[in-house]
Amino acid sequence: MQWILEQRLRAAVREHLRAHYPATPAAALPPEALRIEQPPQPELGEFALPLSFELAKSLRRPPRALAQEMAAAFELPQGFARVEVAGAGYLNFFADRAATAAIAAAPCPPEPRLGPKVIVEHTNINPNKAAHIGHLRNAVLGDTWVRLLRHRGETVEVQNLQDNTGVQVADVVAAFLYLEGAAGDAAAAIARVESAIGDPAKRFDYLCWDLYAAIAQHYEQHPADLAAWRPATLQAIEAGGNPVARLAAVISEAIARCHLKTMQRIGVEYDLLPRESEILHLDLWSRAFALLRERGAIRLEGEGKNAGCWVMERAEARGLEGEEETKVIVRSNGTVTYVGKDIAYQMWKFGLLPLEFGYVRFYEYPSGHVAWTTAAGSEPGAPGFGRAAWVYNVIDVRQSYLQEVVVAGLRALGAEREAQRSVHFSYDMVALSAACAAELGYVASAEAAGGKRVDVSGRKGTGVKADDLLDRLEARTRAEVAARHAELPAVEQQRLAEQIAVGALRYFLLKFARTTAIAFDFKEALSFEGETGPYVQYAAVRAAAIGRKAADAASPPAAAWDAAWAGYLDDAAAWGLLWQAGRLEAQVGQSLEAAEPAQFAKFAFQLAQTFNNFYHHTPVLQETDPGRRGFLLWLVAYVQRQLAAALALMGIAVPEAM
RNA sequence: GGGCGCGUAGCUCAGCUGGACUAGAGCAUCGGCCUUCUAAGCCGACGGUCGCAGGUUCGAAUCCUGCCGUGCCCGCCA
Repeated sequence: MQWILEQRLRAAVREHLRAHYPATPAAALPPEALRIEQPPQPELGEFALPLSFELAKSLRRPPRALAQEMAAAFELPQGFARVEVAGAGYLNFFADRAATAAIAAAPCPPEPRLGPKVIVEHTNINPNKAAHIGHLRNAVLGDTWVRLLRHRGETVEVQNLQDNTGVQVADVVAAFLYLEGAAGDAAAAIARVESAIGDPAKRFDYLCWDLYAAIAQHYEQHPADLAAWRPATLQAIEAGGNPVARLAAVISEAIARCHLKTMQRIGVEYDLLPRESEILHLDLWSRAFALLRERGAIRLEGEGKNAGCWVMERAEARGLEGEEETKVIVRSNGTVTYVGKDIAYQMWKFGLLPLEFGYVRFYEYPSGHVAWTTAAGSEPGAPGFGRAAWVYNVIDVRQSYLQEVVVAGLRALGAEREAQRSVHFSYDMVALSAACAAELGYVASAEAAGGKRVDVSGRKGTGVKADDLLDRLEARTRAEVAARHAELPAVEQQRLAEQIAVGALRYFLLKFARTTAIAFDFKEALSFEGETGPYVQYAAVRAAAIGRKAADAASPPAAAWDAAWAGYLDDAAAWGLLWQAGRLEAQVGQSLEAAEPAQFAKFAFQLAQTFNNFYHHTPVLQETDPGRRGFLLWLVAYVQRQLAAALALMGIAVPEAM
């Protein structure tokens, strides 16, 4: 709704500037560059323009006087009631409330700005153990970003890279080969693994979680085994076409399916799972290498500690001493480093490599949506992937340096445009609060940890597994639902519990800004009061309940605005609620602009807060004036739709009851 | 040593593209509100020299400089 008024206001201001202040820089700016703010209090109007402060500088006149001059001569566009000067020189515009209400339901037309396709890469969990709380933050952040982009009309492809050839997988493979009694016999190990995967009583990813920690410990105590097992396993996996490689494939695929199931619980789906093994085998790297060499992006180091390596120089990273920073891309033994592979992958995402993977189905969601994976050849009906205009990589902040190197690689290739359109969507880590670490037995006590947060570690097997956390959340919500809705059948109770648990988890992970390191705490994450997902869900459920009861009483809410209701908008609470609910589109735009999903979460919470307050002070079904009752029902139905839309953008459902 | 973050109420955090902020939220604590649309709610109280010191500005939590504290990164690991 705001977007229509805002557009009109921008156009009107531009006209005004051109007519009255043509010589100022502000008059030359495009309408979308105009700063429009929201006044701190609703009594101050709907839009605030700090424009006079800008003009004051170029015209050398006091802002307040300028604002008054502008306000006096301003021709208000349609939908506006008046303009006032406030504060040190703000121009405050007041909406025509009835006109605004009439356009409340007008949908914002999607206007893709980023291009034909955007790729968002997220989750990227090593397929060697169960997902943990940190992976959940990545997935929730990435998935919400995808939803916000799609809401604005962008075409988004979601990729989840599988590093199935790395050390982490090799270590678990070695654990099955040597620690689990297979005595190095890969065929025996495969049989063992397959029976473990087929055992419904076991969680295969949990089993590997423990095995990974076990072999890490074993390697620490037996360096000779590390020296023997790891390189041999890695080499076999990279070479392919042997029993050890098959064992690795069976393990990593089974774990990838576990991850997909875990993420499915919180409403996260993927379009493509590109595999490192294909990046290696399908010549992707050698094509990228040839290009990098051709363009002089990398060179063979002849001397020094990196002698015999292909390295990339980063000119922009040159220090004051003129020291150059070099990064090894190809090792002296001819193997590619992680960054090298990542550069190739990033090039492919932009369509900069003249080749294509094969694609096969990997996982089908209940909706029928298919997650594909890469393969040597395509199966019939496989779609195309890649060739994006923009790429967002949701990766934690520790990889900032490496992401910079990847972008530098694109730049060195002359792909300046693609370099600028490569976004490292970074976020800080999830650690465990001292109390949480103590609860899990990772430290003796919170005091012993010095009150400091404790890092999670896959190698040590410490951390909160994603499914364990979800199970705990569900157990809590199930108890709560059972107490409140004993009349409902068990399946329905379970459904509500799941929806509320997901709401709690997703909101919890979303409410922190990306740069904030989260100290995970069960008490906070399991809370359903205050600034939480269930709070927002509750508001939506209460709004829906009013509409349902009205319909039961044979007076369902009207779908469209009735001009006869105009007078009821004088009620400050009703108007304030309507206006805030209508801010959803503007909020999506702001969150995208700031690249900060947390801003959107905050908005959803504040809207719920405003509604809960309204709910408490304004009885709707008891309203005796039929006109006002109709108006209130319409308003509540509108707010309900907006709350549901806001929650959906965060991947949170509105339960039938709470 | 260099680079990038962070430091705001007892706790966890918003705000930080300078302006209506006499600094907000949630939790915790204390006190009210269920015969009225679901109390996972509402209302109120308590609580902060926005790390410190300078600077820029008509105006700084917000920008700049320095310092202090704290975290991450700087591998022929991924």
